[in-house]
Amino acid sequence: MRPAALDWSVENCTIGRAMEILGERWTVVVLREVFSGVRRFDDMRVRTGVPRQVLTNRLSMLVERGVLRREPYREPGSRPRHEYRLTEMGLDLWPVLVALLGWGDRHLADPEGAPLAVTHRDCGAEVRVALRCAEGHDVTAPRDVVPRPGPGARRRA
Amino acid sequence: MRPAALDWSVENCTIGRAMEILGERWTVVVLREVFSGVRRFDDMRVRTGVPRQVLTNRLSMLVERGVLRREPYREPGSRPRHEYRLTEMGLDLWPVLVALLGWGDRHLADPEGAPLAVTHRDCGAEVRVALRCAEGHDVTAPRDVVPRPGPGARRRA
DNA sequence: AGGCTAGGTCTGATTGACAGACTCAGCAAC
DNA sequence: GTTGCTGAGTCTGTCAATCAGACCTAGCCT
Repeated sequence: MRPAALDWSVENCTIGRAMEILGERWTVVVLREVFSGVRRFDDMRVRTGVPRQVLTNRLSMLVERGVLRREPYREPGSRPRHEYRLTEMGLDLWPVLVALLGWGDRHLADPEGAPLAVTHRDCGAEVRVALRCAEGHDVTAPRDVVPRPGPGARRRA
Repeated sequence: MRPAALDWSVENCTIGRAMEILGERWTVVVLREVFSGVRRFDDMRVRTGVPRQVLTNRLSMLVERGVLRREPYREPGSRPRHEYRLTEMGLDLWPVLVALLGWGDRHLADPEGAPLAVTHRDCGAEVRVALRCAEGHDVTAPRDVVPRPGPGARRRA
């Protein structure tokens, strides 16, 4: 059976575009740091082990693409520096990170369990991603979802 | 203010581990194809434009890591071949893909809209990721979530 | 003046991406 | 039974990215 997807172009696929930004080896790890509140070059470098040059590149790329912004700050007794903070576009990546965390926790954690839990501020219970349709129904299995061409779909050349 | 994250090691971070698998340039794009029902080497190659060698590498890496499996099949009038299918571990990546799709649709789509919509089989409404805690509360803002060390957390050396 | 520190550059070796040609197994038509 | 086709690769050479390690620089402090 020939998959229907073959008739459609992937040139403007938004997953592909997202991966042009996020698909390089360290980008998501850097974002994990920023979401954890680590905003400074050297803290990131020490924690992640990313080579300086690569970290420089990733950070400027993320700034250029609008995911992070450089914010000046000044610690008393030090010269002005800048730190990296999430833009709105960057904050919107939160579900992606939580989804990755959930997958990693399920399949890649050490026997003693996950090193990090994200919990709801109000009740303390663990937070996970869920799939839900616009009508409010929960979607559990991938089989309950049908892909279909959206408004921007293009037939293949 | 010093971020609390600095006290904890990232060596067993499951996001980091997930990105060891998913963090190479084409891996997620390949998975998008498989989730779209494209399972054969050449179809993937033509659609994605990934160089053959890279596609070979990514596919075998994904098989080795347990995300995909190779399945033999035979079209009438052809010799036996094999195709790539998602394992259970691979199927569990579905929320990650949907989260990426949602982010890409919001921030990277062309003006005419997203090329792909995922809809609920039962009601046809669009499917999105949502964050929810174990008590069933919806979580909307990243600020409503507090990270805390999990059972596998390790202090930093 | 000299030292410290955060946030970088510079350099050279190794690895990875990529394009294009070549291979190989099995089926099919001649 | 040779020729050709097709899917799924390998081989080769080029060019870009990653990495480790040394070096640099602006402002503060002594």
